[in-house]
Amino acid sequence: MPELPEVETIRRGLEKYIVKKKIVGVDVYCEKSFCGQVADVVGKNVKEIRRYGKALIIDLSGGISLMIHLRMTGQLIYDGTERYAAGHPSENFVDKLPNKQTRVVIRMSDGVLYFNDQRKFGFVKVMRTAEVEQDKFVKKLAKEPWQMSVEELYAKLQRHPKACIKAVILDQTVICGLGNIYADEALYAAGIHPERRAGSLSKDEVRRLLKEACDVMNRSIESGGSTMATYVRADGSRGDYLEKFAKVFRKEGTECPRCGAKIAKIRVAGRGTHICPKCQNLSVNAEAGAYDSSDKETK
DNA sequence: CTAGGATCCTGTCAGC
DNA sequence: TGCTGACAGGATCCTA
Repeated sequence: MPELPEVETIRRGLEKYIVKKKIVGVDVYCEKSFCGQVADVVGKNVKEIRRYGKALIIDLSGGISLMIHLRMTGQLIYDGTERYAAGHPSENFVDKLPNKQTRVVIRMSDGVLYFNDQRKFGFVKVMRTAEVEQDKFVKKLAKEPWQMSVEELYAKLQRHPKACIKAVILDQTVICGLGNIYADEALYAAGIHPERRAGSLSKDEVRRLLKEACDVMNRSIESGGSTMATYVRADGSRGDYLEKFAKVFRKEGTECPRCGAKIAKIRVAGRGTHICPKCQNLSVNAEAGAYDSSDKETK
């Protein structure tokens, strides 16, 4: 999906357009994508847009909220006097809307918010504002990297001693916000192989990983997420995180900027995974916590 | 409890 | 051209 930086980008962007606006109608194109009663949101005003991890919460008047999760392929596109689009990257942000992937249409007083989602894993859910924090998904979410201490993350990793570190940091109940792109980028930046067992990381490696997770996502938010996040122009320009900042994600075959080795693509935790085989060493895996001379600190 | 794989769904692309 | 399998920026459910 859209990972934390993309969702935060959407939150900031939408805030400018729909806060204080009224919902005048909702059209559900796909039942699976919309949970709740349309009648509960029509006529309500948008008060605030919040974010819990990768979930977006649109608070409405009358104690009602919309929870929106984009999962793998969700997009939110606001079409008013100008168009703002973010989420799963696609070439058709500038298409005519609704399109084939449009699942829910929220008509506002001066524009239309489209929820598009190719694979239908995402959803728009109507709930009582008071119940948002009790939601199962929200309740289980861990802290975001910026709020988490090295000690806390280290302790959490010890609870998954045998699992691959990449699988563990993708778990939103361990640390929240990372997805497939930023997990690869953070592990690369920290010089840690994604198949290292989580329990084998030293305190210092955990410190590096946490720092790089923050840095990588900060840079992405600053550049508007990795997908288009600015106003849609005729040229269909998009956010430029992948082009500007990604060192390994979808860079297989290119040279590692640090050591020149060829970036490789492997499979870890069922996900495509990108590494520099030289900078990210696996040999320390033999025994959890065991010293290994090949695991030289990068700094 | 953890770890790993299957699963939800649609579309695209490589390889025959 | 048409078919097939693999894969995809996520999270949950099932099994061992």
